[in-house]
Amino acid sequence: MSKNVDVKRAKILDVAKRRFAHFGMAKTTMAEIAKDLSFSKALLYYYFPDKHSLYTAVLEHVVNEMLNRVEVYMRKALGVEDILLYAVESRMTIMRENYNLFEYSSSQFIQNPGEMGKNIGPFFERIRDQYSRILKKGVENKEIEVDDFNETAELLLFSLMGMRVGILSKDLNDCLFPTPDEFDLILTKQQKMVKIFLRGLRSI
Amino acid sequence: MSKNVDVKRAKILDVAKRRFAHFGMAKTTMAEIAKDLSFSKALLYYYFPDKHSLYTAVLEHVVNEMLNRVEVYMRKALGVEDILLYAVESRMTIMRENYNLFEYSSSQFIQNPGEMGKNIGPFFERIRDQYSRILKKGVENKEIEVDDFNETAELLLFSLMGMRVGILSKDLNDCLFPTPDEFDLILTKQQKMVKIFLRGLRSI
DNA sequence: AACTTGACTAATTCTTTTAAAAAATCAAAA
DNA sequence: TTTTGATTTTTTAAAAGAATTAGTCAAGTT
Repeated sequence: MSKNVDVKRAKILDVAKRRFAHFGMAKTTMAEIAKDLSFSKALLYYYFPDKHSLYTAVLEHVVNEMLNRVEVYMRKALGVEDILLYAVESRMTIMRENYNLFEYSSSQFIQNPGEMGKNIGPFFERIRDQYSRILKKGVENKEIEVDDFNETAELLLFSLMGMRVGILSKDLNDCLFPTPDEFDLILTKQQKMVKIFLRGLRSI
Repeated sequence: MSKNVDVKRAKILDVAKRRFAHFGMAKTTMAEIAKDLSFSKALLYYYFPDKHSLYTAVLEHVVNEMLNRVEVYMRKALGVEDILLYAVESRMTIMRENYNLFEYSSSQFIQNPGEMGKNIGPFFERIRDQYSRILKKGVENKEIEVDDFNETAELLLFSLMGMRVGILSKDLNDCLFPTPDEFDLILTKQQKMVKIFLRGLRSI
């Protein structure tokens, strides 16, 4: 039954997510995940070909959650600024909750940005595309003017990432959390950034 | 004669700068610098207490050049956008020429942003202050409106740094240059960013 | 006294080796 | 088809040793 397989995969994802979010990719072993589920390690490899696939699947799950929340909010058809501020905040909330999950992929990104790690590239694009659609909505509402949506969305995304200069940091081996204060600081900066950026795009 | 000391120090700085800019801090030895100047390594330590001081002195020299160019340009009293675009471009030029010099300090920064490495912190602040003064000038010209200069300058600086996400990168041990294309790409993004940011601050 | 050096020590980095841990496989059972 | 224990292969970690480099110092030169 393909149905049972999916259920089991979901259970595995759930358990793996907790471990990854808490201890990070590096400090989570397949044996531990298997133990949490109280079955053998070998079975994990029946459902996922390797550790990396499992990690990617978890990451995708979380990214989907991030995107979906914003997608839902977008349907309420508010102003661009509202949507973007919501996006920034909810994104930060999820990052806060799953910091060590992302820590791994961003360290991947840092070590090899050229090919985007080939793993996180797609996620990056999906997020950029969402920003792109948000901007498009703003244009339809006549709130802003944009010539190249993708380019502008990327610019926005990069500028927001710039706000956390000095945070991705840390010794990449330790899975230390940034303090809550740091998260708040970044969020505040990002909110201000969004406002300035949008004013910079507004019509007239 | 304190005069002679200064001349010698300048010569050392000049030679050291070339090595640091070319091979980076890590792959430049004090012995090599001494050899370039054809005198003994011990003498280097007569003029500079340690390698790090020498590096910092070189860095300061280059940062001064960066700041001065913009300072001069600023006196011509053009619009804020002109000044900022000039700042971004000349900064990029200098970074291009001295990439491996900065590579070290930015890796320092990444590994320990909390205390700003204590070395590069002051430089960072000086650059931010310059942005701050540029913004102030824009306000005086009634081109833009800014409530908190330092905060806004920092926001601008961070957003510009965000444009080079995926570049500071590389394996921090290798002293690989980013390709010229990458530099151009970043510069282009930064220029667009400056324009949007400034529009976001303009009056009315 | 200010400047310079060769020879020395101390600290750091690099390599190699070895052991431990964890990823991944597989034949066989339920 | 799903599950496992046992086995193999890869990665990581630690230790030891060699080599390089930072930094010191007493003594010599100008």
